[in-house]
Amino acid sequence: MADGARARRLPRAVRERQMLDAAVRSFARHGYQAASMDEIAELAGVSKPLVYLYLNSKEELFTAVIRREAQALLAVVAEAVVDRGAPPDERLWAGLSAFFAYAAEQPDSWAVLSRQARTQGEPFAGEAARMREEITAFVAGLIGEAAREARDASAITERDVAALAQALVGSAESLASWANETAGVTAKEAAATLMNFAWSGLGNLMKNERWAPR
Amino acid sequence: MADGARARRLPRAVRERQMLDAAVRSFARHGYQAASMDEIAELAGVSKPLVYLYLNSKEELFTAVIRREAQALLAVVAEAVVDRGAPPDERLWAGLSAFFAYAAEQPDSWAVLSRQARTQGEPFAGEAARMREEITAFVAGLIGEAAREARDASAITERDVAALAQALVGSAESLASWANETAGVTAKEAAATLMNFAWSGLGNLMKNERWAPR
Amino acid sequence: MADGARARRLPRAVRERQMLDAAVRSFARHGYQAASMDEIAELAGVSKPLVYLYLNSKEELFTAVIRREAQALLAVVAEAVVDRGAPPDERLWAGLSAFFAYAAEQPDSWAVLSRQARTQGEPFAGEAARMREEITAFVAGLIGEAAREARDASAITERDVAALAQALVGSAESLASWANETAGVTAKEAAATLMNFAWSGLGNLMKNERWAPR
Amino acid sequence: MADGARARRLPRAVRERQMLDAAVRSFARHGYQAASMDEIAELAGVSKPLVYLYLNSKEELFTAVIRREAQALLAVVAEAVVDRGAPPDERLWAGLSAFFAYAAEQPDSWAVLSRQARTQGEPFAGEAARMREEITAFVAGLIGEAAREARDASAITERDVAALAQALVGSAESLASWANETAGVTAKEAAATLMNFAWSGLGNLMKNERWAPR
DNA sequence: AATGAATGAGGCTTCATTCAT
DNA sequence: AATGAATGAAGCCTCATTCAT
Repeated sequence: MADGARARRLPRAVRERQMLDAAVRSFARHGYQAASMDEIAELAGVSKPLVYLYLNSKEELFTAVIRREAQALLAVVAEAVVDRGAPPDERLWAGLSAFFAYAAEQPDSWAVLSRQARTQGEPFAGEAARMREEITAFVAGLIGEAAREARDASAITERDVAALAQALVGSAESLASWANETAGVTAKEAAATLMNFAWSGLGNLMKNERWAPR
Repeated sequence: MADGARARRLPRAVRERQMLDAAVRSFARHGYQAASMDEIAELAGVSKPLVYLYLNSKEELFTAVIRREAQALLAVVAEAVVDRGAPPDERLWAGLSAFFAYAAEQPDSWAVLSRQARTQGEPFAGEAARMREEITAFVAGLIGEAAREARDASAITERDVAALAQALVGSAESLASWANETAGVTAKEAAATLMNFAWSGLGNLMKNERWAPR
Repeated sequence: MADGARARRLPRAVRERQMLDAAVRSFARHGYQAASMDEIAELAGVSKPLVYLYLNSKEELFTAVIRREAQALLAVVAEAVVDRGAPPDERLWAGLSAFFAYAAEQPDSWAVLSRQARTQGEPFAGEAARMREEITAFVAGLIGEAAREARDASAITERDVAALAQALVGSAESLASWANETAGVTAKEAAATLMNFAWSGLGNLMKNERWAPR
Repeated sequence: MADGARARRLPRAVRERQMLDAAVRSFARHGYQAASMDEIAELAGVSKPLVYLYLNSKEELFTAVIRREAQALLAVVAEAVVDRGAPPDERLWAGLSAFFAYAAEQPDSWAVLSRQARTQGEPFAGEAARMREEITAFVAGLIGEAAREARDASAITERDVAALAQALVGSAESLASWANETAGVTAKEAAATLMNFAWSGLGNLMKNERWAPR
C-alpha cells in the first residue's frame, strides 16, 4: 500500500531493511506496546507472516531495531570524535555536533532510542543503556583528558567525572528533543549552547572554583 | 488482597486516593499499555467496576495520575524556590535539592512523570510537557534574573536563556535517574554537581567568555 | 446459540459445567488440536473470554475435562466392584458391566479418555494413563485374588498377572468401541463375551494348563 | 540438514520414500495436527514445494503414510499366518508373534497406525479401520476354523466369533503398547501371554463351558 | 528436478469496558 | 457504595499452501 505497486520477490536482505525501517517509524510513533505488527507489515509493504519469517517475533524485531539504530548513532558519533587528533574540547564539539545532526535528521531513530527503548523494561532498556553507556564513556574520557591537562587536576575525582558526564549527556538529550521541537534551531547552535554551558563551567571546576551554598 | 480484610464502604475521596496510589505503582512498573485495570483494581483493594465508576476509563485514570503527581512535584519545587528572598543561585540550589529529594523519595511518581507519561503520545505527553515547561520556566526565570544582574547582560539573548534552561533541566533529569540507580549518591550531592557544572559555566557566559570552535 | 435463548448471568459453577460439557463433545469429535475454543464457547453458549476467565487456557481446559471424565468413569467402576463382598469373578463381571454401560451411555466421554487423551503427549497422556493404571490395578487385584484361591497358585507370577490385566483391559477397551459402533450389542452382552473369553481362560491358566507352541 | 550434504536430483521414487519416512516419524511424534509440513520437509532433506509437488497436501501425505504402513504391517502378519499349513492355533501364534515383532521394531509405524490414524476423524480413521478389519477378519477366520473343528461347534455363533476376534485384537494392541513401554518384554513373551489368555479360554468356550453370573 | 519468496486464513489469548443486582 | 458475571474487539503468532524461477 505504502508504495503503490508493491515490489514482489525481493531478496531477503532488502526486505529485512524495509521491515526494520517500517518498525522504526511505527515504534517511534506509538511506542513498543501500542505499535502493531499489522501496521508494521503494511508500512513495510509485506504480509505479516513474512515479518515473522524474517524477524521471528515482536520482541526480536524491537531488539533488532534498537541494535541497528544504536549502531548507527554510535558510528556517527564515534567517527566525529575519533577522526581528529585535536584537543578534547574540539573533539567534544565535533561529537556533539554529529549527535545533534543525527537526532535532527533521524528523529524516529532518536525517538526510539531515547524514549521507547528506555521505558520498556528488560531486555530493551538494557540494550539502550549499553549504547548510552558507550556514549557516556566517550564523554567521560574527554572530560578526564581535559582534567589531566588542567593545572590542578587533583581537584577532580572519578565520581565527579562520572556525574559530569551524566549531566552532559542528559543535557544533550534534552537539547536534542527541544531542538527537534523548536523551529529554527540548528545542530551547530545546540552544540554551541552546550559547549558554552558545560565546557566553560568545566573549566572553572578545574580551576577548583566550586560553587557552594551560602 | 493488598490489605487482608478489604475495608468496605469508605468515602469516595479515600477510595480515589487508594486507586490513584495503586495506579501510580502499576504504571511505573509496567508502563501505560502493559499496566492492566485488573491489577490496579486488585492493588487498590476494590473491584474493577468501582474503578470505572470513579475514574471512568484507563485514559482518564492515567491523566488523573499524571496531574496529581505533576502537582505534587511542582508544589515541592515551587515551595523550595519561592520561600526565600535569596539570590538566584541560592534559590536554584534549593529548587534542585528539592527536586532530587522528590525523585529519590517518590521513585514511582518520578518514573511515571519522566518515563511513562512522555512516551505515550497525546494526550499524555502534552500533560507531562506542561509540567516540564512550568519547571523550565522557573529555571529560565532564575537564569534571566541572574543575567540581568550581570555586568554585561546584553550578551545573553532570550533564546540563550531558553536553551540553557532546557539543558539544565535535562541534566537534572539525567542526574536524578543516575542518582536513583547509583548507590550512595544523595540529593544534595547531585544538586551540588549540577550547580558546579551549570551555574559557574553560566557565570562565564555572563562575562561573555564564550567557547568557540578552532 | 445451542439453547436458543441464552441464559444470562448464571453462577460460576453452572457455567463451568456447561463449558466442560461442551469441551467433552468438541474434543471427542475433533481431537485436542482440531477442536477450537471458538466452537467450545459457542457450544457452551458463552463468549470465549468467559471460557478463559474460568478455565484459563486450552491446555487447562483439556486437563480439567480429562480429570472430570476419568473421575466419573472410575467412580462408576469402583462402585460396581467394591459394593459386593462377592467372589472375584462376580466382582469383575460387575465392573465390566458398569464399564461397558458407561462407555455406551457416555460415548463422548469414553472417546476423549480412550482416544484423544492418550494420543496428545504429555501432560495429557499421563493424566489418562493414571486412570488406566487405576483400572488395571483393580483388575490385577481381582486376578491375583482368584489366583491365590486356585490350587496351584505358585504357577502364576506377578508379571503374568500384570500382562493378563493389560490384555483384559485392552480387550475391554476394544470391545467397548466395537459395541458402540455395532448396532444391538448391549453392555451385558459385551461383559459376558469378555468373561467367557478371559475368565475361563484364566481358569485354565491357574490349573497350569498353558498353551505352548509345537 | 538430516544428511549433511543434501543429495540433489534423486529419482522420484527415492525422494518419495524419504518424504514418507520423515512423515512417519513426524506424525508419530507430534500427531497429525501438530506435525508441520516444515519439519517433515526438513527431516526429508528437501524443500517444502517438493513435498507438495509429490504428495499434494498434508491430508494426502497422511493418507499415503497410513496406507504404506498398513500394507507393511498386513504383509508381515499375512506372511506369518499363511506360510504354514499348520493348525489354527499355531497359525494364530505365528501371526501374533509377527505382529508383536513389528510393533516393537517399527514403533513409529505402529504409533501412527494405532494412535494417530484412529483419532483424526475421517478420512483417516476409516483408512485405519479398514486395516484393522482385515486383521480382525484373519483372526475371526482362525477362530472360526478352530470352532468348526471342535466337537460342539454349534454352541458358537457368528457374533460370538466377531466379538472374540475384537477382544483378541484389542488385547494384542494393548499388550503391544505395554510391551513397548515395559523393559524386557519380548514379542514372543507377549504372544505367549496372549495365547494362554485367549486361546485356552477359547477352548473352554468350545466345550460350551460358559461363564455365567450368579 | 528443485527452491527461495511470499501469503490467506485462522487459532489462542488478553483487555478495557459494561450490565444487573 | 459496591460487585460478580459477561463480552466486543483486537493482538500475536503459525501453518498449509502457492508463485516464479
